[in-house]
Amino acid sequence: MDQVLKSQRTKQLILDESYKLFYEHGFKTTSIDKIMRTASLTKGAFYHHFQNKKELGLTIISQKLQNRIYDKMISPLYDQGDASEIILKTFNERLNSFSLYEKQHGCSLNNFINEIGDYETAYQSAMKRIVDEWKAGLIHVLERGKSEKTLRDELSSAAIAVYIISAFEGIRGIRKLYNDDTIIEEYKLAFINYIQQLKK
Amino acid sequence: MDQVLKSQRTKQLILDESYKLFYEHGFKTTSIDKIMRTASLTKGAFYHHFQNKKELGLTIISQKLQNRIYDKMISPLYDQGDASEIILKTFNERLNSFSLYEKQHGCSLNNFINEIGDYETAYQSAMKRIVDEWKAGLIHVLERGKSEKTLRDELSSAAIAVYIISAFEGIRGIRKLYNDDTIIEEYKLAFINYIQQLKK
DNA sequence: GTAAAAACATACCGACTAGTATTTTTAGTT
DNA sequence: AACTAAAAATACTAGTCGGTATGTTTTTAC
Repeated sequence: MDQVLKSQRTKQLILDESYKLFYEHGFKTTSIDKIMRTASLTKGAFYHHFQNKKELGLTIISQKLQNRIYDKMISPLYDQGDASEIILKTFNERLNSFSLYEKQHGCSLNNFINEIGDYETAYQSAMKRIVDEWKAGLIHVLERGKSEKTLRDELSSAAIAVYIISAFEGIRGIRKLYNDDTIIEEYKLAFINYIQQLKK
Repeated sequence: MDQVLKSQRTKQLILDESYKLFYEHGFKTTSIDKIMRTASLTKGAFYHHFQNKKELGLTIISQKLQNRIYDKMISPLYDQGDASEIILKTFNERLNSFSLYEKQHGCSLNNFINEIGDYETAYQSAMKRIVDEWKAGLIHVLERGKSEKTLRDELSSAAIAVYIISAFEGIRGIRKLYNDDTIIEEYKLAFINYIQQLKK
C-alpha cells in the first residue's frame, strides 16, 4: 500500500502549498499552474486529486482553516478554570504567538471571508460553519461563567461572542496597514479591559 | 471649456464604475476591459485618463473610500453634544442605513484592506491614512468626553478607538456569511453595551 | 476656416488563465 | 518478465489579462 501513501502525500502537498499561496496572494488570483509549479508538480496531478479549483477551495476551508481556528481559538475555550481567564488566555496567547509573516498577511479565515464570502454559497456556508463553531465555543464559556456567578449576566452571551470575534478579525485586517505593533497593543489593552468589565 | 467638463465626466464615470466593480468582485480580479465595457468606453479612454491600474486603485482609495468613510463615519464625530451619544448615533445610523447589497458585500474599505493591504506599500499607506483619520476622530470625541467628565478615563482613547473600529470592520466581513441580520443585531447589542460602560 | 491638441477608439502583443485530453512513468501483481 | 492500473507529466484549447501603438474623431484657439 505504498502507492496509497504516496498519493496521500501528494494531495497533502497540494493542500499545503495552495493554502500558503492563497494566504499570501488571495484565492481567486492564485492559479492552479502557480500552485503546481510551487509544489514541483504539474496540472495533471492536480486534476487527478481534485475535480476543480472550487473543490480545492472548499477543502482548504473545511480542513486547513477549520483546523487552525479550532486548535488555536476554539478548543482552549472548553478548558477548565475561571471563564474570563480562559477567554483572556486563549486570545492573548494567540496574539502573542503571531510571527511577522502572520501579522503582515492577517487571518487566513478573515482573508477568505472578505475575498469570497459574497462569492458563492458553497464557500459561504463552509466558512459560516467555522464562525458558528467559534461563536458556540465562546457562548459555552460565557454561559459557564454566568452560571458560576463570575460573569455579569445582563448581556446575551451571543452578543458578547460576536463582538469579541468581530474585533479580533477586524484587527487582523487593520494590522496589515501598519509597520509596527502599536495598533495591536492598543487593541490588546481594549480587549483585556472589555473582558474585565464582563466580570461580576 | 466644454471639453474639460466632458473629460472630467468621463474620468468620474470610470471611477464610479470601477468602484462598484471592485466592491462587488474585488480589485485584482476586475479587469480594465471589464470596467471600460461597463462604462461603455474603450481601453484607449482608460489609458488616456490613468497611467495604469495602480493609479486607478490609488485614486479609488484616496477619493471614493476616503470620502465615504469621512462623510458617514468620521465627520459626525466632530458634532456637538454628549460624547457617548455622538459615538452611538454615528455608528447606529450607519448600521441602520445598510442596504441588503451593502450587507452582502461588506465594507469597501475593509474589502480593500483584506485584499491588497499586504500587496503594495502605496496601497497600504493610502488606506492607513483613512484608518488613522478615523481613529483620530474617535480619539477626539473620546477625549472630549473625558475632559467633560462624562466618560471614564482609565483606558486610553486610542485603545478604545481601535477596538471600536476593529469590531465594526470585523462584523462587516462576517455578515457576508449569513443570510439574515441576527449577527448584526447581536453585534449592535454588544456595541451599545460597550459604549454604555465607557460612561462615568 | 484651419491647425494643433485633447479625447477617445481600434487593433494588437506576449503572458497568463481554468480546464481537458493524451501520453508516459511508476508500482504492485501474477 | 509480462501485465495492469493508478499517478503524474506533457501538450493543448479557448479565452482573459495588463499594457502599447496607432488611428480617428471632437474640441479649442487663432
